[in-house]
Amino acid sequence: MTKSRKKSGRSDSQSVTIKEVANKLGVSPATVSRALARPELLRTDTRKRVLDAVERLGYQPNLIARDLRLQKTHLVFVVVPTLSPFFLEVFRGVERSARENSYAVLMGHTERDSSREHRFLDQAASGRADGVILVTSSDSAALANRRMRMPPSVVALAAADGTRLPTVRVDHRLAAINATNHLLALGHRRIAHIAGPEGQTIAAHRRDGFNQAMLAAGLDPTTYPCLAGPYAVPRGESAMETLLTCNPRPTAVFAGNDELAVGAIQAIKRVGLRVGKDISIIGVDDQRIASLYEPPITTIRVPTEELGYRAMQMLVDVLRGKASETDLLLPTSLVIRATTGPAM
Amino acid sequence: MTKSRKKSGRSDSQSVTIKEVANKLGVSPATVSRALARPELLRTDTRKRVLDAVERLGYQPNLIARDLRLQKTHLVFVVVPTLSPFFLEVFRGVERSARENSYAVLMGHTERDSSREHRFLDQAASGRADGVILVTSSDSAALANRRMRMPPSVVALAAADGTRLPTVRVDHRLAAINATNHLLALGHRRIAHIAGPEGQTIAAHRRDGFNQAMLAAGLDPTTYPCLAGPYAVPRGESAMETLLTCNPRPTAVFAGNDELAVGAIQAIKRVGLRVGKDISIIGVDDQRIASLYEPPITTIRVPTEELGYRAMQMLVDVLRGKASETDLLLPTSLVIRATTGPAM
DNA sequence: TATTACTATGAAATCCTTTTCATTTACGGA
DNA sequence: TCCGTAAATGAAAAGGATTTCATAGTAATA
Repeated sequence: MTKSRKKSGRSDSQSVTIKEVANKLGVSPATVSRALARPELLRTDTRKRVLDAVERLGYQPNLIARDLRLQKTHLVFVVVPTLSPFFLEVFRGVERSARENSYAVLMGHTERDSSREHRFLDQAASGRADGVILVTSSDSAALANRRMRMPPSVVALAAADGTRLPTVRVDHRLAAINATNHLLALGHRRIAHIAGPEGQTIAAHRRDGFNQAMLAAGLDPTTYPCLAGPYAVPRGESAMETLLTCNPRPTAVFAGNDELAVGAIQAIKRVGLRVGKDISIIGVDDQRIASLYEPPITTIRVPTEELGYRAMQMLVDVLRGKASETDLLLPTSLVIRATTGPAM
Repeated sequence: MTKSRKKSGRSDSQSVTIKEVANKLGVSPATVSRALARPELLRTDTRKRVLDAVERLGYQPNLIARDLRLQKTHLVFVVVPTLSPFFLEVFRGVERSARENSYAVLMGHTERDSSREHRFLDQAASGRADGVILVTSSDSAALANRRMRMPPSVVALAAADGTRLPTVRVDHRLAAINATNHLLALGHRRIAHIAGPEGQTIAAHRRDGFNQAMLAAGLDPTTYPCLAGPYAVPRGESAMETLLTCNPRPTAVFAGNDELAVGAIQAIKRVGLRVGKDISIIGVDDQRIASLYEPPITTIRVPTEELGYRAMQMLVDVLRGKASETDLLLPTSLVIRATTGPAM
């Protein structure tokens, strides 16, 4: 109410600085800083006096200035390729661990554009965050060859093969083997696979697993065309339509993820066949829709939340200088629902 | 390869500073800065010399230092209550506009914890971001009474009534009226409503709309119990079970959102009734699952992506000092699918 | 050649904190 | 009362960029 606000340029969100607080009290900025950061260093009365003023003036330290001085932000970025529930679950896990370690987390997504991924890394490397968690199945070569500085990072979920970065992931190959074995155990012999995007590491691993399991059972994995495509419902639908034209048609299908499974099921329903009876379908991921769908979809559960949680733990270790495990493998599990049944 | 790296503390991600580049070239930091920011000020040969060195040394400006000096970050936060697809769609819209205006966006979520919302606002207010977009249906009173500085903000989607903040939203009341009218137009008279969480503004508006439409049609909106609860599938299921015990039972149900609709449909299927025939169901939001579900769900589409896009536009205007429209209302639309049919 | 008018560069201030190091103050003991 | 030591505070540097203002250099004109 006095002659407070100077002249100053910017709008009315003009904030109080530590110097202003100090001047108003006749103490030095150092004292104000200490009152907030290490109060035990101050005499009780000065501490109170300062804290009161801080309260009264609504002083809040400028985080940018602090970050610059301390050379750390207590902030980490999580970079996901897509806003799909699947990746967001990882984010949720990261957040939980972050809260336990008093870090703040922010998320960015790349829409699978690797230049955008690098932009986030650059941002972090130039000081905006202490580290980053990559949930992108990024090109490991590009990562290694980055000309720019690389911020402390941990890879989650993505099967970035060549990287030296600490990684926490699941064995997608093994998951695919388990999925295929489930179908084999039910007596199926004519099994097809609808694969994820060509060139995507995870999709490749899943396909490998399928092939491996089929060969181990003495079956030819190439009996049916391997239809690779994006992880999307319509894609699953069209792939299934193709498979239905085969003669004899498959009695079971291993879909590369739950979305493809949904599409496949829709195609099957449309021609009047019974899912889980005439044709069995198994997905991977255990996305939300898998349990909600009608009928509920048998799938391989990937512990996404925990993946994120562990990744953040690792990152914290890295940031604290504690070297921790560098490649952590989490188990997947088979979730049997209604879309798989014995071969007829 | 020479005696490059000094001694210095931190790990090997130690970064080159502008001063180091300048010294190595025998020019001043100012020149290096100019080479990057305003190259036309430099003589062609010096410019080239500097740029070469920048390239060679892999120099990247420290963003924190720059932010501090320029008092802006070119970064905005998007704060969402939940990682549900619905809100993420808004985020996507924000991002699109952000890219057009060369801002970077990061997302945080609050899990409906208002203290976490304030923490994000504090972060922004103390310099970590230029502004924030609130997708939280936050308590407007708390917002107004914030003791701390408030960063430039725009409210999206949430029906924050009391705020003076620029807002872009849809008329949830009107959306509910349209939903109800659709059922009325199909000849339904015994219509029930499954509401969202008690006390939530959006949910309240939707309920109001329902009541209003019913009264306008000369019907009693309180014929069936109004079952309020969280926006979750199991909740829709249990609410529908209750409604099915009523005598006579409703011929149509307006669910407060698509998730509740999914639950309701599951309950109906379980007792062997036909959705869209024996009982009609309409949801709101047009979430992803609404079109994917079996049968596809009739719903009211909320233009989430555009909501986010417009919100970011507004924020950019605010940040540039251009005052723009302060309360923008976007239209909703009826999407007729398979869960609604004429009253029998 | 001398003077004027630019142009290209550098020195230094600035953004706001935190923290080291030095100094002052206070206190207990003799 | 005085001294030694510990505690409380302040001055100033550091963190890394940008930008204003001043200066040195260059070119053009008389």
